[in-house]
Amino acid sequence: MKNPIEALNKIFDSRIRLGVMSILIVNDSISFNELKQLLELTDGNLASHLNTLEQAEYLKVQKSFIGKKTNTTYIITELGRHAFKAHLDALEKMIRGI
Amino acid sequence: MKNPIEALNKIFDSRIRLGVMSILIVNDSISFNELKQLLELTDGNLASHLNTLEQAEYLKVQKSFIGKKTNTTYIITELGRHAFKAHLDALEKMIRGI
DNA sequence: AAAAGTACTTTGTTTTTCAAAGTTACTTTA
DNA sequence: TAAAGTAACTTTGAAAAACAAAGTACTTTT
Repeated sequence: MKNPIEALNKIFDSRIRLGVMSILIVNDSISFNELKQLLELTDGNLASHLNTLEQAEYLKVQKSFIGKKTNTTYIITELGRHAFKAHLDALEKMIRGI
Repeated sequence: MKNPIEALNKIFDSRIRLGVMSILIVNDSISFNELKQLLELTDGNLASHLNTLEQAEYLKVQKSFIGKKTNTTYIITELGRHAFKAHLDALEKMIRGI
Protein backbone atom coordinates (compact mmCIF):
# COMPACT_ATOMS: atom_id res chain seq x y z
CA MET A 1 0.00 0.00 0.00
CA LYS A 2 1.22 3.48 -0.72
CA ASN A 3 0.95 6.64 1.26
CA PRO A 4 -2.76 7.50 1.17
CA ILE A 5 -2.38 11.16 2.05
CA GLU A 6 0.22 12.28 -0.43
CA ALA A 7 -2.37 12.98 -3.11
CA LEU A 8 -4.27 15.31 -0.80
CA ASN A 9 -3.73 19.00 -1.46
CA LYS A 10 -2.32 20.93 1.50
CA ILE A 11 -4.18 24.04 0.47
CA PHE A 12 -7.43 22.23 1.20
CA ASP A 13 -6.46 21.29 4.74
CA SER A 14 -8.43 24.35 5.72
CA ARG A 15 -12.18 24.05 6.22
CA ILE A 16 -12.55 27.66 5.16
CA ARG A 17 -10.73 27.27 1.85
CA LEU A 18 -12.62 24.04 1.26
CA GLY A 19 -15.85 25.95 1.87
CA VAL A 20 -14.91 28.77 -0.47
CA MET A 21 -14.05 26.32 -3.22
CA SER A 22 -17.20 24.29 -2.80
CA ILE A 23 -19.20 27.49 -3.18
CA LEU A 24 -17.21 28.71 -6.17
CA ILE A 25 -17.47 25.42 -7.98
CA VAL A 26 -21.24 25.73 -8.24
CA ASN A 27 -21.52 29.51 -8.54
CA ASP A 28 -20.25 31.47 -11.52
CA SER A 29 -19.20 34.22 -9.19
CA ILE A 30 -19.71 35.30 -5.64
CA SER A 31 -18.97 38.51 -3.79
CA PHE A 32 -16.74 39.14 -0.83
CA ASN A 33 -19.72 40.03 1.28
CA GLU A 34 -21.74 37.00 0.37
CA LEU A 35 -18.82 34.77 1.29
CA LYS A 36 -18.29 36.63 4.50
CA GLN A 37 -21.89 36.22 5.54
CA LEU A 38 -22.18 32.63 4.40
CA LEU A 39 -19.05 31.43 6.11
CA GLU A 40 -19.42 33.75 9.10
CA LEU A 41 -15.90 35.11 8.98
CA THR A 42 -14.21 38.37 9.80
CA ASP A 43 -13.00 40.48 6.89
CA GLY A 44 -9.34 39.83 7.60
CA ASN A 45 -9.70 36.13 7.96
CA LEU A 46 -11.68 35.75 4.76
CA ALA A 47 -9.37 38.08 2.85
CA SER A 48 -6.33 36.07 3.87
CA HIS A 49 -7.82 32.75 2.84
CA LEU A 50 -8.95 34.24 -0.46
CA ASN A 51 -5.43 35.49 -0.90
CA THR A 52 -3.99 32.02 -0.36
CA LEU A 53 -6.33 30.68 -3.02
CA GLU A 54 -5.49 33.52 -5.37
CA GLN A 55 -1.74 32.97 -4.91
CA ALA A 56 -2.29 29.35 -5.87
CA GLU A 57 -4.24 30.61 -8.90
CA TYR A 58 -7.27 28.64 -7.85
CA LEU A 59 -9.50 31.69 -8.12
CA LYS A 60 -9.45 35.08 -9.69
CA VAL A 61 -10.77 38.40 -8.59
CA GLN A 62 -13.13 40.49 -10.64
CA LYS A 63 -13.79 44.10 -9.73
CA SER A 64 -16.93 45.66 -11.06
CA PHE A 65 -19.59 48.19 -10.15
CA ILE A 66 -23.12 47.91 -8.97
CA GLY A 67 -24.30 51.35 -9.87
CA LYS A 68 -21.41 53.40 -8.55
CA LYS A 69 -20.56 51.03 -5.74
CA THR A 70 -17.58 48.74 -6.16
CA ASN A 71 -18.31 45.06 -6.04
CA THR A 72 -15.57 42.45 -5.79
CA THR A 73 -16.42 38.99 -6.96
CA TYR A 74 -14.45 35.79 -7.04
CA ILE A 75 -14.39 33.24 -9.80
CA ILE A 76 -12.85 29.80 -9.81
CA THR A 77 -10.13 29.13 -12.39
CA GLU A 78 -9.69 25.99 -14.46
CA LEU A 79 -6.65 25.18 -12.35
CA GLY A 80 -8.72 25.60 -9.20
CA ARG A 81 -11.48 23.41 -10.54
CA HIS A 82 -9.02 20.66 -11.39
CA ALA A 83 -7.15 20.93 -8.11
CA PHE A 84 -10.38 20.75 -6.16
CA LYS A 85 -11.65 17.76 -8.10
CA ALA A 86 -8.30 16.01 -7.77
CA HIS A 87 -8.42 16.59 -4.04
CA LEU A 88 -11.91 15.16 -3.74
CA ASP A 89 -10.90 12.17 -5.83
CA ALA A 90 -7.89 11.57 -3.62
CA LEU A 91 -10.08 11.86 -0.54
CA GLU A 92 -12.55 9.37 -1.89
CA LYS A 93 -9.83 6.92 -2.83
CA MET A 94 -8.24 7.25 0.56
CA ILE A 95 -11.52 6.57 2.34
CA ARG A 96 -12.30 3.63 0.14
CA GLY A 97 -8.84 2.29 0.82
CA ILE A 98 -7.91 2.05 -2.86
CA MET B 1 -28.47 29.12 2.68
CA LYS B 2 -26.70 28.32 5.89
CA ASN B 3 -23.04 28.19 6.73
CA PRO B 4 -21.73 25.16 4.83
CA ILE B 5 -18.59 24.68 6.88
CA GLU B 6 -19.98 24.66 10.39
CA ALA B 7 -20.73 20.93 10.32
CA LEU B 8 -17.13 20.11 9.43
CA ASN B 9 -15.03 18.79 12.28
CA LYS B 10 -11.97 20.91 13.05
CA ILE B 11 -10.03 17.87 14.13
CA PHE B 12 -10.23 16.60 10.57
CA ASP B 13 -8.76 19.74 9.04
CA SER B 14 -5.50 17.87 9.14
CA ARG B 15 -4.61 15.59 6.25
CA ILE B 16 -2.62 13.44 8.63
CA ARG B 17 -5.44 12.89 11.08
CA LEU B 18 -7.78 12.28 8.17
CA GLY B 19 -5.34 9.68 6.89
CA VAL B 20 -5.03 7.96 10.25
CA MET B 21 -8.79 7.76 10.60
CA SER B 22 -9.34 6.45 7.11
CA ILE B 23 -6.87 3.66 7.86
CA LEU B 24 -8.36 2.91 11.25
CA ILE B 25 -11.88 2.76 9.94
CA VAL B 26 -11.06 -0.22 7.74
CA ASN B 27 -8.45 -1.90 9.95
CA ASP B 28 -9.25 -3.45 13.30
CA SER B 29 -5.93 -2.25 14.61
CA ILE B 30 -2.71 -0.83 13.28
CA SER B 31 0.67 -0.30 14.86
CA PHE B 32 2.63 2.88 15.37
CA ASN B 33 5.28 1.71 12.97
CA GLU B 34 2.89 0.73 10.24
CA LEU B 35 1.27 4.14 10.45
CA LYS B 36 4.63 5.83 10.45
CA GLN B 37 5.76 4.02 7.34
CA LEU B 38 2.46 4.34 5.51
CA LEU B 39 2.08 8.02 6.12
CA GLU B 40 5.80 8.77 5.91
CA LEU B 41 5.99 10.77 9.10
CA THR B 42 8.55 11.36 11.78
CA ASP B 43 7.92 9.78 15.18
CA GLY B 44 7.20 13.06 16.90
CA ASN B 45 4.80 14.29 14.29
CA LEU B 46 2.83 11.06 14.19
CA ALA B 47 2.79 10.76 17.97
CA SER B 48 1.38 14.24 18.37
CA HIS B 49 -1.41 13.70 15.85
CA LEU B 50 -2.28 10.38 17.47
CA ASN B 51 -2.36 12.19 20.75
CA THR B 52 -4.83 14.75 19.39
CA LEU B 53 -7.08 11.91 18.24
CA GLU B 54 -6.74 10.13 21.55
CA GLN B 55 -7.59 13.29 23.50
CA ALA B 56 -10.73 13.57 21.40
CA GLU B 57 -11.44 9.92 22.23
CA TYR B 58 -11.55 9.05 18.56
CA LEU B 59 -9.06 6.24 19.03
CA LYS B 60 -7.65 4.15 21.81
CA VAL B 61 -4.24 2.72 22.41
CA GLN B 62 -3.56 -0.90 23.03
CA LYS B 63 -0.21 -2.04 24.38
CA SER B 64 0.78 -5.60 23.87
CA PHE B 65 3.83 -7.74 23.23
CA ILE B 66 5.13 -9.53 20.23
CA GLY B 67 7.41 -11.94 21.99
CA LYS B 68 9.06 -9.62 24.46
CA LYS B 69 8.94 -6.60 22.21
CA THR B 70 6.35 -3.99 22.97
CA ASN B 71 3.85 -3.37 20.25
CA THR B 72 1.52 -0.39 20.37
CA THR B 73 -1.58 -0.54 18.27
CA TYR B 74 -4.36 1.93 17.70
CA ILE B 75 -8.04 1.19 17.46
CA ILE B 76 -10.86 3.48 16.42
CA THR B 77 -13.59 4.11 19.01
CA GLU B 78 -17.32 4.25 18.35
CA LEU B 79 -17.14 7.99 18.94
CA GLY B 80 -14.34 8.25 16.40
CA ARG B 81 -16.24 6.21 13.86
CA HIS B 82 -19.29 8.41 14.23
CA ALA B 83 -17.32 11.64 14.17
CA PHE B 84 -15.51 10.58 11.03
CA LYS B 85 -18.68 9.54 9.27
CA ALA B 86 -20.41 12.75 10.30
CA HIS B 87 -17.52 14.72 8.89
CA LEU B 88 -17.63 12.89 5.59
CA ASP B 89 -21.37 13.41 5.40
CA ALA B 90 -20.95 17.11 6.06
CA LEU B 91 -18.26 17.29 3.40
CA GLU B 92 -20.43 15.57 0.87
CA LYS B 93 -23.36 17.83 1.63
CA MET B 94 -21.21 20.88 1.36
CA ILE B 95 -19.85 19.83 -2.00
CA ARG B 96 -23.26 18.97 -3.32
CA GLY B 97 -24.47 22.33 -2.12
CA ILE B 98 -27.30 20.91 -0.01
C1' DA C 1 29.37 -4.66 24.24
C1' DA C 2 27.77 -1.85 20.51
C1' DA C 3 24.25 -0.80 17.33
C1' DA C 4 19.61 -0.65 16.21
C1' DG C 5 14.57 -0.72 16.97
C1' DT C 6 10.05 0.79 19.46
C1' DA C 7 7.33 4.29 21.09
C1' DC C 8 7.33 7.83 22.70
C1' DT C 9 8.45 13.02 25.16
C1' DT C 10 10.73 17.33 25.08
C1' DT C 11 12.46 21.35 22.92
C1' DG C 12 12.41 24.92 19.90
C1' DT C 13 11.55 26.82 15.43
C1' DT C 14 8.48 27.80 11.70
C1' DT C 15 4.03 28.21 9.85
C1' DT C 16 -0.73 29.04 10.09
C1' DT C 17 -4.72 31.05 11.82
C1' DC C 18 -7.32 34.58 13.37
C1' DA C 19 -9.28 38.89 15.45
C1' DA C 20 -8.96 43.62 15.79
C1' DA C 21 -7.80 47.82 14.17
C1' DG C 22 -6.45 50.73 10.49
C1' DT C 23 -6.98 52.22 5.54
C1' DT C 24 -8.80 53.75 1.02
C1' DA C 25 -12.31 55.01 -1.66
C1' DC C 26 -16.43 55.73 -2.16
C1' DT C 27 -21.84 56.75 -0.92
C1' DT C 28 -25.55 58.06 1.84
C1' DT C 29 -27.80 60.52 5.40
C1' DA C 30 -28.41 64.56 8.42
C1' DT D 1 -21.11 69.89 3.84
C1' DA D 2 -19.93 67.24 7.51
C1' DA D 3 -20.62 62.90 9.65
C1' DA D 4 -21.63 58.27 9.27
C1' DG D 5 -21.78 54.09 6.74
C1' DT D 6 -20.20 50.39 3.51
C1' DA D 7 -16.88 47.49 0.74
C1' DA D 8 -12.79 45.35 0.56
C1' DC D 9 -9.13 45.09 1.95
C1' DT D 10 -3.98 45.45 4.72
C1' DT D 11 -1.39 45.50 8.81
C1' DT D 12 -0.36 44.06 13.27
C1' DG D 13 0.16 41.00 16.73
C1' DA D 14 -1.08 37.14 19.46
C1' DA D 15 -2.21 32.36 19.89
C1' DA D 16 -2.29 27.84 18.18
C1' DA D 17 -0.63 24.16 15.37
C1' DA D 18 2.79 21.66 12.86
C1' DC D 19 7.00 19.80 12.57
C1' DA D 20 11.90 18.07 12.89
C1' DA D 21 15.42 16.80 15.75
C1' DA D 22 17.16 15.20 19.78
C1' DG D 23 16.57 12.80 24.00
C1' DT D 24 14.74 8.75 26.79
C1' DA D 25 13.95 4.01 28.45
C1' DC D 26 13.75 -0.32 27.25
C1' DT D 27 14.72 -4.41 24.29
C1' DT D 28 16.77 -7.03 20.79
C1' DT D 29 20.04 -8.16 17.38
C1' DT D 30 24.88 -8.51 15.94
